[in-house]
Amino acid sequence: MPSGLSAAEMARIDQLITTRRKVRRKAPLFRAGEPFHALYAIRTGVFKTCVTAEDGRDQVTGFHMAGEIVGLDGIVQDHHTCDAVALEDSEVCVLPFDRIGELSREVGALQHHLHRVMSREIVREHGVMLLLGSMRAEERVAAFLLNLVQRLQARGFSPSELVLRMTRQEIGSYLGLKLETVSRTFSRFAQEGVLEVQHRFVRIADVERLRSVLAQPGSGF
Amino acid sequence: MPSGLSAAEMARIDQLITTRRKVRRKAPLFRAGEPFHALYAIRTGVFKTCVTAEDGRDQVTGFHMAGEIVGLDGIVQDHHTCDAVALEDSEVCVLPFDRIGELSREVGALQHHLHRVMSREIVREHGVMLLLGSMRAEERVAAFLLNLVQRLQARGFSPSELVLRMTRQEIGSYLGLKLETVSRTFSRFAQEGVLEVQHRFVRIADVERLRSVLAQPGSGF
DNA sequence: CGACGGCTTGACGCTAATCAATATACGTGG
DNA sequence: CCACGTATATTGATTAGCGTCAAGCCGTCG
Repeated sequence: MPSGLSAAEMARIDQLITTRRKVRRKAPLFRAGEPFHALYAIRTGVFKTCVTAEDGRDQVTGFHMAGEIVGLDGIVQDHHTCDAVALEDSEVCVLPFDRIGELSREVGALQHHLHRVMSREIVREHGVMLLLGSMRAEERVAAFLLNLVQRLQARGFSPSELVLRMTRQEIGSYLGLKLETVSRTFSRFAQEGVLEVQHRFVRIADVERLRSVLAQPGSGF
Repeated sequence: MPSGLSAAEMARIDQLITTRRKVRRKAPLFRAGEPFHALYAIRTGVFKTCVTAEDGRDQVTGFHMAGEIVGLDGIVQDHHTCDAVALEDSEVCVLPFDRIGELSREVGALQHHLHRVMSREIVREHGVMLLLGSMRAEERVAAFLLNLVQRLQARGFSPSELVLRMTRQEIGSYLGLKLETVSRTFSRFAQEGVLEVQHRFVRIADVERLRSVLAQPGSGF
């Protein structure tokens, strides 16, 4: 969270956190169309966010874990434009947005922190656009796994082992692939000795090889 | 720009605009890696923004026209993470970011306006992710053209005619397609009487048919 | 224990990428 | 201002990669 704050400032920011909210697996934190009044800081658990087109198609736009903020989409129209759904039993801090506005006027560091959070989300989405626009299936899956373990490692988990909290379908939606393609790609990596895959459990057996998949756009010749 | 402001508030916001800057066609407004110190409000002209991966691949992340803000990517790391390049001779207002911070603490409406601008960009990118993740080539091109004319119409231009300021290559990069596919899709639409295309000039001959392309995920059977 | 959701694997088809040749517009310098 | 050279665009032939459809397996949860 924000750094460089005095004790007094910290005390004020604590006022922000009015409520915590538990969200059970598969339950929505919010849904597109609902009125927006708060951002949510994830304390524990994992969420997916997804947008839905008029014709019903939907797209997972991100997977979010402890320490990350969701709900930023709601600011512009005063109502949410995507769904946030818990992938496991989770807990969030509710941060009423009008309070954030007031407080960030008094505490400059909070203001700047919020700006950075929003900017980070924009930059993250640029990365996803690069992935969706120019990578092949193997590269997408490799990038996805490397990104996940990196974030897990930053939270004190293993840099080489992880348990997927999402289905192949959801991974596929996020990566612009069908679930069969995700499954096949996992299998191929496993066969090549890059990964060990057992359902939701994944061990990265050869990080270098996995990284090298990203370096070679034209596939592995 | 922001509404609901007193004259005094307006006067303060005018202080924001210290400089204008002209950018010639093909010249960068900023480049990835450069230090960030300002946002840019486009006065005239068109820009593309694009990110580049380590391996050199790049991806156009957006096309931006008068009234839109670019540079939001730079906030999080204090340096830009993408390039903004003028597609025609253009002019921007330079909005020094530290001033924005100070002023938005005094003028609540400005603060909220900035939040909305950033949130709008996040939501826009969700839409692009949906496009890249789940649409077929025809749908992507149709969505691209409809989005462009809609924005042009909001600026007082024709709802059915436009001049593309970007190459097929750039359109393709934005849409996750190769330039040949973009060209072929234009040709097919022209052959079906949906579009008239002459190089950079496009006339939408049948908006309804173009819209209906989007409604049918499974292609046009 | 049975049923259902999630996952894997195979066979096949289709879309868009690739490679290539040509045409057209644009910009630049003589 | 014209001519040349280069960027941009169109179009065709072929292919690779992913999607689709289908069948069967596994694991979980009621």
